[in-house]
Amino acid sequence: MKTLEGSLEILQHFFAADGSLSVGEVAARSGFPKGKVSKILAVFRDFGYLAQDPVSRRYRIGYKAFALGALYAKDHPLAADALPIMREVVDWFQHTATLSVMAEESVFHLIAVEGPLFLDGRWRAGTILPYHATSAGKVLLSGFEPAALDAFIERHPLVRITQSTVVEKQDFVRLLASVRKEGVAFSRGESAPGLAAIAVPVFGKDDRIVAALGLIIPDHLFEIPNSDAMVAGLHRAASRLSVKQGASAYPFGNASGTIPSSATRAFTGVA
Amino acid sequence: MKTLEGSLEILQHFFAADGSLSVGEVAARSGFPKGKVSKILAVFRDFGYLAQDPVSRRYRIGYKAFALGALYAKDHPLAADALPIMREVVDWFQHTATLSVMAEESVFHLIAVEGPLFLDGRWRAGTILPYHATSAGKVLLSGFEPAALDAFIERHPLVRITQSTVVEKQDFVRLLASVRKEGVAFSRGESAPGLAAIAVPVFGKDDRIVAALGLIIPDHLFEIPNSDAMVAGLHRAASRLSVKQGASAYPFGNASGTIPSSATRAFTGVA
DNA sequence: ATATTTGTCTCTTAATATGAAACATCTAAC
DNA sequence: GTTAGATGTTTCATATTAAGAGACAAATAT
Repeated sequence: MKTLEGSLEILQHFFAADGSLSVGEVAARSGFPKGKVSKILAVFRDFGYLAQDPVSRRYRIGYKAFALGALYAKDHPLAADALPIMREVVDWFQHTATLSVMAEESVFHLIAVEGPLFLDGRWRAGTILPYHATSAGKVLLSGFEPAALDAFIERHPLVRITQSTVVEKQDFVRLLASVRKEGVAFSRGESAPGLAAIAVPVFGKDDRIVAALGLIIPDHLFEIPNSDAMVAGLHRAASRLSVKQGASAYPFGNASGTIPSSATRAFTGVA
Repeated sequence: MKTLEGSLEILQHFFAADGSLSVGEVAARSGFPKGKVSKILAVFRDFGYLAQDPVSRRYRIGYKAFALGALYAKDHPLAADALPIMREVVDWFQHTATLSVMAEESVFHLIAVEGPLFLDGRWRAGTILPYHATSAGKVLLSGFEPAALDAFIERHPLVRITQSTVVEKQDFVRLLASVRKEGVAFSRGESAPGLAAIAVPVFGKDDRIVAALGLIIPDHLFEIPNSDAMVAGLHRAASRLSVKQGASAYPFGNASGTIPSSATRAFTGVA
């Protein structure tokens, strides 16, 4: 199936490129001759998976890819249960809530329910995340056995993204142990400057971690006393979601605790 | 490029299927021999565009398709401007707001900002819509010239979806004329029973319709006097978005009118 | 335990992709 | 306005590769 394999290899290059790519650019990056690339891209275009600007002749992702990909989230076993719970979390804290999962060693947001702040869509659903520089990634890796974690890090090096990115392996392993114990992970500008995030695990059948439920917070609004309330709220929400997903119990937080909604809301600066 | 064409043809069948498909099912639907189908699906799986259940061996959409498709919405010229405006609309009316566009003769939601009601995700971004049975579809077609509209309807018959679906061509053409004149389209259970929707046009460069901005409302909450306020609000929001997109002026509604937020909110039954 | 269904692999033939270079088409410079 | 440069598409002979029927294996149902 060499033709299909080559075609999909070519398609991959649209992940790295932001925006559009020309035939020549794809040919250069992939190493395939431009005649071949031209023909392959034309087929993807004819099927709607790529769109070609009629004047610049450059290619970008097409609507069909969008429609096809949307089926993934729609059919995902977490989607139906998670949405109402996430809305509630957004209502409590007035910050964007995310549900992130791992598939084939890639961490990405499955669902994002946006709060009133930061509407630039940087954490839009479908975005693939650096596992070591996001709260969601840390949570999703915290369930790994030491040997599996070690192998994972070998396969995916801890690349530096910002100044505060954790790049030392032993630092990261130690950090994950604490995430596992506390049931919460943080990120303070480790993947994007000025952004903080909190995430807690969601458990499924066999009490394995199936997702990370989190909040995205502008860094200047992140304060420890306030974050305690958010962690409590996330634990409560994740607990409910976990039970719906077949987990036997939720080991973190206090499920019966109340959410200090008014105090927290005032803190965000949003009415 | 026959191999790639056949492979993408096979991939299309996952649109129709809800959930998963077996090799045999795809072979039956596509007419290709199962040996070929098996090999092609395996390649898509190896690249992450399909996922195969290890026990049932059935295929469903993979995470890579989701991640790739997400780039479409991210890079869309409407996305950045639309999100904050849509959030405001949701805040005004406490109903889900949608921004829908047409690409290659398919109408679909580009962005959906969910309100507190109806969280089942039926109108999730990426969902392809019946153009004749949705308010967004009507708005997007209302800009067509008579000849183009006629040809479009010939290519895409007015299939009945629910009891109230408009299936007579001349009824539909007359309806679109009114949509064009009034700058608003409605749907009352024409695509899904119990669901009403309102949509207004968004204009871009050259004052062409580039999108439909809309609200999804449970049918039992839809009342004419209340809908007038929603239409006014949508016109105001669409006006702002249109100007940002390069339209010279917005021909509908009263841009300076105020939004009767409290009255409308009370009506939805949501605090 | 056996029959039946379903997915994957095998192998030969013939169709199809390859890729260098020519041909258009568009862009920039003079 | 004309020419040079760059980019995308088409051509065409050759060799690789996909097709497809059937065998084989694995899982499910009886």
